[in-house]
Amino acid sequence: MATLRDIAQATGATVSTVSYALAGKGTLAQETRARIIACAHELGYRPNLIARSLVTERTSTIGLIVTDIANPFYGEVAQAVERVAYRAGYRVFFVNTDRDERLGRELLEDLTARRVDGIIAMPGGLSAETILSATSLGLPIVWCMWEEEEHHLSPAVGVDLVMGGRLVADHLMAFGHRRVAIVMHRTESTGLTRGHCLRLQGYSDGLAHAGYPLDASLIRFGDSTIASGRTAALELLDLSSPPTAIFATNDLMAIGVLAALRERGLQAPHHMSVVGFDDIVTAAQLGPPLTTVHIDKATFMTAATTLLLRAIAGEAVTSPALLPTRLVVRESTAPPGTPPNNHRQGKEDEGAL
Amino acid sequence: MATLRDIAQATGATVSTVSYALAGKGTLAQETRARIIACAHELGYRPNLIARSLVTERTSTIGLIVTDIANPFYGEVAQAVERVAYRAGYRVFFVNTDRDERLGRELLEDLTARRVDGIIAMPGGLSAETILSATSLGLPIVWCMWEEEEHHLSPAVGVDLVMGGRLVADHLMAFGHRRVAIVMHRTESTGLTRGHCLRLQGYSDGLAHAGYPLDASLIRFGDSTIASGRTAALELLDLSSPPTAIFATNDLMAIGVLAALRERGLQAPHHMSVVGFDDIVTAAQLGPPLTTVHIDKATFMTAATTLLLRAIAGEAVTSPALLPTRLVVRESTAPPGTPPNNHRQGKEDEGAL
DNA sequence: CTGAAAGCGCTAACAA
DNA sequence: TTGTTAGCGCTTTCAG
Repeated sequence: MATLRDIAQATGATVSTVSYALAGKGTLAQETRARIIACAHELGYRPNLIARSLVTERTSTIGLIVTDIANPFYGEVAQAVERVAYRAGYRVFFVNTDRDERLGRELLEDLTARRVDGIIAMPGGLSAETILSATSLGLPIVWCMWEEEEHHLSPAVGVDLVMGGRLVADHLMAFGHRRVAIVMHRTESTGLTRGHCLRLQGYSDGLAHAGYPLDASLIRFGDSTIASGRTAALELLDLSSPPTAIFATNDLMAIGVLAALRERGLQAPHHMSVVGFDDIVTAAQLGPPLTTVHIDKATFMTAATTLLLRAIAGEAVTSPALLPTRLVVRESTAPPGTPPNNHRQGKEDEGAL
Repeated sequence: MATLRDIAQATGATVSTVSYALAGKGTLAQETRARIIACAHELGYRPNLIARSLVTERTSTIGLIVTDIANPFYGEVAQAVERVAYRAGYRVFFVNTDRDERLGRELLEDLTARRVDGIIAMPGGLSAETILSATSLGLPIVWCMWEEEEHHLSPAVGVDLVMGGRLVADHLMAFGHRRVAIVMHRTESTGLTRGHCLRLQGYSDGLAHAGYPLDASLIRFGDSTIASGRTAALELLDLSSPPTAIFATNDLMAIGVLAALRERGLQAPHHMSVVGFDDIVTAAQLGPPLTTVHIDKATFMTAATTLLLRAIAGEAVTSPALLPTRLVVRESTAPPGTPPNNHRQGKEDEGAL
């Protein structure tokens, strides 16, 4: 690959002149610049960003830490981040922790060694302490959806998960459900996640407001996968007195719940109402289309990325207000005892991608 | 951040000694090595991979070029690539072309400038010529799912898409469908994609084998999104004599078809059978669960990544045989005129994630 | 067993 | 307007 020196030799100029010419900096004669640029083209010159980074101490890369890139939720997240980053000339390293603390730590240290300019950290795999200790002091980090109390982690950008949970409770209560089960996230390694606790809290608040208690015996756990949602639902269906509705704290688990119903020959919302959380792309297309809490991933991650880029640029940034959520009512919920096959038109959201 | 020199000064050794000690190379006294490593720990030393790359001329990064990371298909793809790459100490740059040739080219040149060690190129956004011209000569590239004639692009790893199309035809014909519409991929910028043509070809072969012609008037086009599948299906439903089945050449468009049916108050497979292609995670969870051609993305991308890594290591690699596909029959297909609500148990594949 | 020295390709003062 | 020079942090020959 041609280097600056090659061009310098070919044009009879010096390396620094070539550098200036190609960077569009400095004060060069039109003619010289043109000649050099032409030569660079001819030689198929491609700057070596590695070398540049070594001297500028900037890599124009950021890291995005997620738990599971195969989850469509993170696919949407990744897309938004990538778009914004790209426009600013940044590339992004997607780091998949697979919810494995050790692996995640290793990957993070590697990112540090690769000198990323900043990080967007989403919770799930790694504790904040781990992230902080694995990265270098002063590295800009935007905490995305951590929803920590206090302003411990900053800058943080979050969505109002409590509000989301609350909306679910209001909806279900309005339909007259009194026996509602919860399938929430919990793993052996990480335990309960704050984000999911907040969803539950909002839900619980809603119940309390309507004058009903939260029935702890109807809470089950999963690891945010379809499989785990299914298992949990199967367990709930085997109860002597099963619930009339299930609220899963993410869409993937809600999908699992629907799968479990189908296996048992049951239908939502006739035999059981089902609510999810996240509103992933396919939620509107399920059988039946899923009632779920919508998180505007694009808006959200765009904000996060913009914030990070500003922090990298040296601006003093502060955490913006929580983004609101909204309930998208589709066909997986109805009052208990609603007859089957009351086919409503699924206009809402269809084909939106 | 501490550098080798800092450690050298602190331990009274020289930079090269420290380098050897930390790299575990060379012939150092146990004692010296231990002392240096201890000091490195204490100072929180993190190697600067940028500097290392500059001298070794290897970055331990690969690029993965896809068209749409928000498509669950590519989410699965990304996950598999990331896993294999990680184990080998490689990180991956995900490059989203958004099917935009100019953007893609730019991103690719950037990857080249960043000196990735190799590239996995998936088709859709960029032509092979563009990719070749935007990267440096001799950069290892694995062509994934390009399905080019001849062994023009090598090494290539592909799936037997013709076989997939053939399976769809056999299935639909066996059910007695004679009027089947196709929704296939085509965009203004890229036109027809070879991969999708092969699917159609296999399908057409199957028809021919059964003694039926392909009805070109029933072919519609989309851009592989849910929205486009929906639009195409709506158009087909408006025909004076609509088809009894629709074969969409990817799952996202098939989802759009299902959405269109639901909007019109119709049901699959009662009013219309629907078949997809890809078998994305959520396909099994749709309403109804989608009959589709399964591509084993994990196996496939694992093979591709392994191949790339070997090419990077300097091995002479050749293209492996096409990976087989298989038809996963779920509930979106049935013989024409099948009465509604013949509820079959959706055991297959549920909860597999 | 350890040190000295060169250099990867580039940027950015400073000099001419 | 251009050239000279000094590195960025690291690896790796080659001496000692």
